[in-house]
Amino acid sequence: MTDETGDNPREAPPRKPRTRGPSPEKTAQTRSCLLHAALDEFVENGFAGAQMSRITERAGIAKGTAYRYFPTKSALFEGVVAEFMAPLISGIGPPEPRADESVGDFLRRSLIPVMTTIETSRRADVARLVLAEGRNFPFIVQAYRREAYDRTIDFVRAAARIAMERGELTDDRLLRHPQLIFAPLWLAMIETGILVPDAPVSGAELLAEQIDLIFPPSR
Amino acid sequence: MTDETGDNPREAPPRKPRTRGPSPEKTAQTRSCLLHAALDEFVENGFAGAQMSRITERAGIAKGTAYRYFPTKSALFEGVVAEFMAPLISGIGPPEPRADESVGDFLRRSLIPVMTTIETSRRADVARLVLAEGRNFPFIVQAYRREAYDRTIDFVRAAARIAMERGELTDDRLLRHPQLIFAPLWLAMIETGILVPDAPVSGAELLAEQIDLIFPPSR
Amino acid sequence: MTDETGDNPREAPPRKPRTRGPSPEKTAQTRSCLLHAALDEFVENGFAGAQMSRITERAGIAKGTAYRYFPTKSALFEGVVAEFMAPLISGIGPPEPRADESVGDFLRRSLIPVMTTIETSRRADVARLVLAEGRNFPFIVQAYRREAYDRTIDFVRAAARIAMERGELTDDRLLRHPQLIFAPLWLAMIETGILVPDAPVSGAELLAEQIDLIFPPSR
Amino acid sequence: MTDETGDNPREAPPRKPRTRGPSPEKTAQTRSCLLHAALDEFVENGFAGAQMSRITERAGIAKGTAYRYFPTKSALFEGVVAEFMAPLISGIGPPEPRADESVGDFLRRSLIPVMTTIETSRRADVARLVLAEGRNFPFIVQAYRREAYDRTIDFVRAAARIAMERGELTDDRLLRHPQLIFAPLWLAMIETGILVPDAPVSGAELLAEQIDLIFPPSR
DNA sequence: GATGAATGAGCCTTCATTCAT
DNA sequence: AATGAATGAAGGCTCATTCAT
Repeated sequence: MTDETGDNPREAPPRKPRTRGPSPEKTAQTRSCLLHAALDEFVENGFAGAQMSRITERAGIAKGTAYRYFPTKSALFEGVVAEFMAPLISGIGPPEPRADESVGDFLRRSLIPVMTTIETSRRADVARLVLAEGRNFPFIVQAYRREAYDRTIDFVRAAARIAMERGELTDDRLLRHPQLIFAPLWLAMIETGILVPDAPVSGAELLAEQIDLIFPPSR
Repeated sequence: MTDETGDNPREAPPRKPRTRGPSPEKTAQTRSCLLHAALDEFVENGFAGAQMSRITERAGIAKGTAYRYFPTKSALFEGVVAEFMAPLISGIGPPEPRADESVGDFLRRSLIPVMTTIETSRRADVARLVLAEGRNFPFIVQAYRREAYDRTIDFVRAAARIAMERGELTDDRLLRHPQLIFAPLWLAMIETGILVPDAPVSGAELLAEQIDLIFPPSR
Repeated sequence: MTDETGDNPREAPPRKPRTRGPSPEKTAQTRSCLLHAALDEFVENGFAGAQMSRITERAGIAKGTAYRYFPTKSALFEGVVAEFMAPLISGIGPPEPRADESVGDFLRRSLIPVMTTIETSRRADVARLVLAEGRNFPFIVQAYRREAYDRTIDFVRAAARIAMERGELTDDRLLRHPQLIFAPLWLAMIETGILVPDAPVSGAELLAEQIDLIFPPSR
Repeated sequence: MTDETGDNPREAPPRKPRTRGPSPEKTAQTRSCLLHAALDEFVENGFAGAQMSRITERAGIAKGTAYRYFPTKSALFEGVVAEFMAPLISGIGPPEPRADESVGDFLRRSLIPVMTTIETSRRADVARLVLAEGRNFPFIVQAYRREAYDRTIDFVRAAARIAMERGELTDDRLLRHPQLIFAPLWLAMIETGILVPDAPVSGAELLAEQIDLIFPPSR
């Protein structure tokens, strides 16, 4: 598992001044710089507005170098998505609430840290890319659905089923609309990233409220 | 105020074949065609990806004609936003629940039709434009906040206050996070417009569920 | 029959300073200037070595203008070939020697003026393009074969058949190798255009000699 | 002088896998591979269209290695010409027909094998390079004139002189236009290499016909 | 007012050449 | 000596904008 991928909050790692000549580690470093720089540029300007020259400048490499790694701007975009989408929702497996905890508590325990991670890493940027470019680049939607959407929906639905079996939920609302639980996630990403960056809401907090609404905490 | 604005579901109005000579009504019609064509193009391709030539072609006018109405592509974009943003949330005033209805019922009665209108008109496209271009065009965010966001937040917060006064709400959750009630709106627009266009969720339905969560309907 | 096509010896026609706005005749003129400039550039530098910027500069138009007429450099090349190849061998129909002249005299009378025309017009340049780019651009070879090669071969073979019927030829050499009669044509074009431009041979003279060899002139 | 030069019909010699460390013979072999690969590339794509990376790939060496042998692409091109032009017309000395043979028979005996060699070796490719690149690279024309053209012209003229002295020729046609005898050579190279590769003519056969025309064989 | 040919700055991409390994 | 990652000038092409008709 490459730990190079988007977990370092916010900015791309620095980069020693370029030298010539081969070396596996330098190649990996160049590739990583390029991908981080490209993510920044794509997030800030969208695909059409991004400029290869700005990307390479951000990455501290020459224009031509980018093309050794990705043959076109589109391919670079796909590479960025592939690189940063995968770890989006890492850490969510089949829901297995402990016997001594309610399903609500289990969801709080498992989802809120994920939300926090998303908020403090680049992953939110990747998600916003899906919003901005999904219309024109089907592959980015497919990647998002595969890596994030489908998995989380399955996770929530399975948890809802357990909750109904245990009697913690008395209606099938969450089974019918599992996405309801994640609505605050998108809301927070949109508000913080676009609408009111000056007064960011906490996605984790909103998510907690939403879980409380669905699984009222025992007082 | 032209009533030509974005209420006709989906497509731009046709355009009578050109005739020579000026005429105020023809000018207004040309302007409207241009704006609708531009909205389509901006929604489909984003600002950077939109092409003036495609816009004028869609509008059925010559390239140079667009420049008689808006001096630059950016100005046209602003014009589009100004034109289609205003009526986004029209019909929402100060919340005045009737004496014989609960605040929850009042919210259901006032918000769900608005949601339905948004879903079936171009307004959802305009909202998605905010997502895609907000980063690069502050004015579009300002417009959205002014015309939609601030108004709805105020509306919900006022309603929440009434509900607390009446004892219909026992906690201040909605007062602290009024946006919670709109989370399903964004969710539905994103799912339907981008993520799962093949199996669109009903935003109105999700909104109803969310209101039910916050204001449990009396049996 | 456009007389615009390569008959004016050597250089492209001058061109009034560009103005904007439509006008059929100006469009035709621009197109012609472009084609002539492109021919010059392709002949001098080959396809790969030709530069669009040099072509448009020669033509006295802006870079983008060329792309209104031909979508790519390759398409422009094809356009050049189509434009200038057609009239290469114009004026050769079915061989019909008069009763009172020998076939040799008929060939002298019909072929030498064509040769002279080729030598003094741009047509020789077009032929050299076939040599230089035929390998990489099959269409240019096809065009040459269609417009020039096949026609002349047929012409010569038909003449040879008549000559044998009349008893003017006693062997079938020319029937088997009709191209033999044109060998001096390529030779002259190569020598004059490439090998010894400082001491150009007359292709017409060489051709006359070759015809004399095959049809010895009666003394 | 490496005997590696262009006589092996068609393809470049293979190349043993690289081993480390210097060695004069390896250097020579590398150089030869490079030159053959470069000839192929230049013949196929012309100078401007040729790519150093493709040449080194064909040669089985690294990009940088080529630059140890030739400082620039142009220098490599000159090297290719120098290497493969020299043996173009090897084997033609001063014309010395035996006393018992006619000059025509002598020419048939000396020229036809040369023609055959040219046709079956890479030399025809080199000649076509002269056609394609002569305009832009004077040195290639100079080399061709020095190594091939001037020699053959002298040879033919001297033979013509002898033939006139012997009374085998009654006019000075060949003296005035000695190149006439080689016209079929270019014709065959052009037809076979470019115009009608699917139905190649035999250059040797055409040359024989041409000599027969000038020196009618005694029956 | 409307038109669309023309403009040219700017972007993506290529490829000859370099140089640390 | 050989390697191939890196460089960056240069070329093909696009598209917002202009203006003569």
